[in-house]
Amino acid sequence: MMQARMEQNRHTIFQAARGLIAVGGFKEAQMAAIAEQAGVSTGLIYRYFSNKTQLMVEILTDAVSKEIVILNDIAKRPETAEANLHAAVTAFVRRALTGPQLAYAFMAEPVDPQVEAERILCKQRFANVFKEILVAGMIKEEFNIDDVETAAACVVGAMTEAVISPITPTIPTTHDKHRVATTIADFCVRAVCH
Amino acid sequence: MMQARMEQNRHTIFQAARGLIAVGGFKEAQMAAIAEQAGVSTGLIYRYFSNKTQLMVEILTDAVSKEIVILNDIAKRPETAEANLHAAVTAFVRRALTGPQLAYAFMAEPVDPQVEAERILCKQRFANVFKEILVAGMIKEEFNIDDVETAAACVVGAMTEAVISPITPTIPTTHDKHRVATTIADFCVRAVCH
Amino acid sequence: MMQARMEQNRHTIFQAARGLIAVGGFKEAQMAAIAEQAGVSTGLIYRYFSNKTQLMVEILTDAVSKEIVILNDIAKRPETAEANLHAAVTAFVRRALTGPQLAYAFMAEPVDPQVEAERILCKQRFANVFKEILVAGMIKEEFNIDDVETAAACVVGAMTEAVISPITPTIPTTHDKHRVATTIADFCVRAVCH
Amino acid sequence: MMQARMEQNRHTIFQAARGLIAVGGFKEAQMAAIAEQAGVSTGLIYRYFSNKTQLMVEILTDAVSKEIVILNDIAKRPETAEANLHAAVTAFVRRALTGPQLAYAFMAEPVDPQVEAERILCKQRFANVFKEILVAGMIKEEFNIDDVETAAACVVGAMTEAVISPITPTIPTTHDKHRVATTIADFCVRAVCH
DNA sequence: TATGAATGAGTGTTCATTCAT
DNA sequence: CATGAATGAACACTCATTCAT
Repeated sequence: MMQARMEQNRHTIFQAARGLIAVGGFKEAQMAAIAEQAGVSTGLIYRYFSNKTQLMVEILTDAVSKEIVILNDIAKRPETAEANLHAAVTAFVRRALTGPQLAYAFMAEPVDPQVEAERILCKQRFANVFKEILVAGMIKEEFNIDDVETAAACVVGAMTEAVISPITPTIPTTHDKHRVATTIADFCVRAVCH
Repeated sequence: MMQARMEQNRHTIFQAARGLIAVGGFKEAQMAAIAEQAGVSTGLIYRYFSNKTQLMVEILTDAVSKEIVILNDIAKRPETAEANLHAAVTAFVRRALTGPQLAYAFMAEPVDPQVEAERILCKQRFANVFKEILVAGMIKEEFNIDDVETAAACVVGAMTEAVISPITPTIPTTHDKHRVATTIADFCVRAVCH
Repeated sequence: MMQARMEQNRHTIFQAARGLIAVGGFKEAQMAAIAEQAGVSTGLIYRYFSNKTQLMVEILTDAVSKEIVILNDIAKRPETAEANLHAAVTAFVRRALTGPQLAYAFMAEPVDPQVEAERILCKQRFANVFKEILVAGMIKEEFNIDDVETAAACVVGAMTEAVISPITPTIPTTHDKHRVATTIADFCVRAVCH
Repeated sequence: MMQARMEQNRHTIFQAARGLIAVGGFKEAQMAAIAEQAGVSTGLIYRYFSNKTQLMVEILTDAVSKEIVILNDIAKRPETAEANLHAAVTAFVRRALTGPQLAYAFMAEPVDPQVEAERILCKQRFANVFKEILVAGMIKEEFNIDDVETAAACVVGAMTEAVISPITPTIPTTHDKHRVATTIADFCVRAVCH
């Protein structure tokens, strides 16, 4: 029961931090603000997370892992590699555009070097999923790629940039989101097909 | 003569700041550190730059402008759009890999909101160059693109990603750099061709 | 209990700042000095006062408000307006001469524009009290004044001057203080009577 | 001739500083601004004035001396003491209201302690002039004053306050100025007459 | 004599982290 | 386990004054 409360606390803090990042980016996620949002004391945060950095890294990792699961599921579909690549990119972009500020924070907002290191790792995890799809396509001779590693990075880069860049203009409508997602997916698919 | 020394000072400060950013990112570029690195007093910096922000923005703009000039020259070549696109991406990546840390700071690590705003503008300047190449290719019916805006962002993203992510844990050799650059360029070209 | 300690802290900081001002004027009241004097860290001051300006304004307002209460009480006495005016001036001067340096800082040495604005308001509060006494005297036909506003300012000025100027190079004795207070009060009363 | 140029320079700097104070108070009179206004280098100021403080003190003293001369002339008139007192106060107030910002700077703006010390001396010089008028009035049995010293301070205080206080409200018209001057003079005269 | 570039000490404020209760 | 008051290092910017030329 005590155990349960502890888990509850940890979760509350985690969600509070995540919520603040979603609204105002990393720079709004100060420990005092997180504590207030979570309805606990600042000291309590340090009982569950040794650092601010650790907390941020955990939030980042958690969010990315969820996306990775989704992408992995798509990668394993028994469709053509082309279809899977298209579906994976589309899924990523659509979801990212749903929470632009959160995606921005995770992808591009300035952070301290340790969080940045984790961010690079996360991007590599994304790249790995796409590498698998690309390799599968190579085996099936659907794709024609020289350097799979680099191509995977390109896919991730194209996805990311297109998600980040429209923070300035007007908020995209649902229809726009779909269109952007499709365009990016088309871009990536054609880049690797024969 | 005095004029010369003043220009010299301005340049020294500018280079000192640029160097610190290249080594440790924006957050290592404290005014005191810049002054020390330049061998001047902190107060002197403010004779040449009204703000820390202004100094940072100037460094950013300067670096980006040089790249833009190069890319623009390529874009205006009387070759095929495909050739120009390939050449532009290759040039960008090769140059960026030569000074990776500085490029990194410029692409992914700003901190002051005003600097961040400038960074977004810079990315758009890059995107605009590529948009022109893409539009030219559309007119010549070399390219087949639905949404030129988004495609340009994809190109910038693909380029950027390869620059930021430490693709190889070891320092890439000159040969590797060329190979990476070519791969990315191929990726982008094929993504937009028929 | 914690509440009590917090209030205690606030008070300690307030008194430390007030003490420093009394000794060396506003410019001796640096945040670091206040913290040291209060035996706390600089950061703690900001838990109780959002600004240096706010702290200064609060000290100023507090000191002035206490004087205003005393003067207001005198103004409402059911005596003649002449008696009340005399009593009010006497009270002000006597009290001011008891802590001359603090009064001096409040009357003639502010520095921050916002504090200065508050200081002007405070002088007007003093003037308003005397204006009421003067108006009452006009109604009772005890006084004969053309411009009540200006006359009130004159009263405040006469009072203030005697407080600020180190009339006697030696520290005035209690007896001297009373004499000075009475003289000023006589001056003001005669200035407005028939 | 060289001598002449030096005197010229000194005068130019002096006037430039005075002009800046008249417009923006002491706080606008920074050495660099004074130099620019005077059309000389900052270093040159220090050839004529050893300190910023010394320059400020000299400006203050000079301005006050001119007023003292005027008041002294009035004090020596072969009129009644009452008439002289009235004329002196009127003259002071009218002239002060002509340059309210300058008067404010000289009378009440926060300054560094050494300038402040000089300011107090200046107020005493004013007080001395009025003391002479008051003493003359006592001898002629026009006035009835217990403590001439204090009464003189009251006169100075009343004058000063009435000049300073209307910095907040609307700028007084010429007509207002006369009225204010007369009111203050009446106030002071009645305060000391039988 | 005159310049003005150069100096550098001084200060208000933030915020991650700790620890007495 | 939980609190939240307390800490204190870190940092950009100003401006009177100096001194090499």
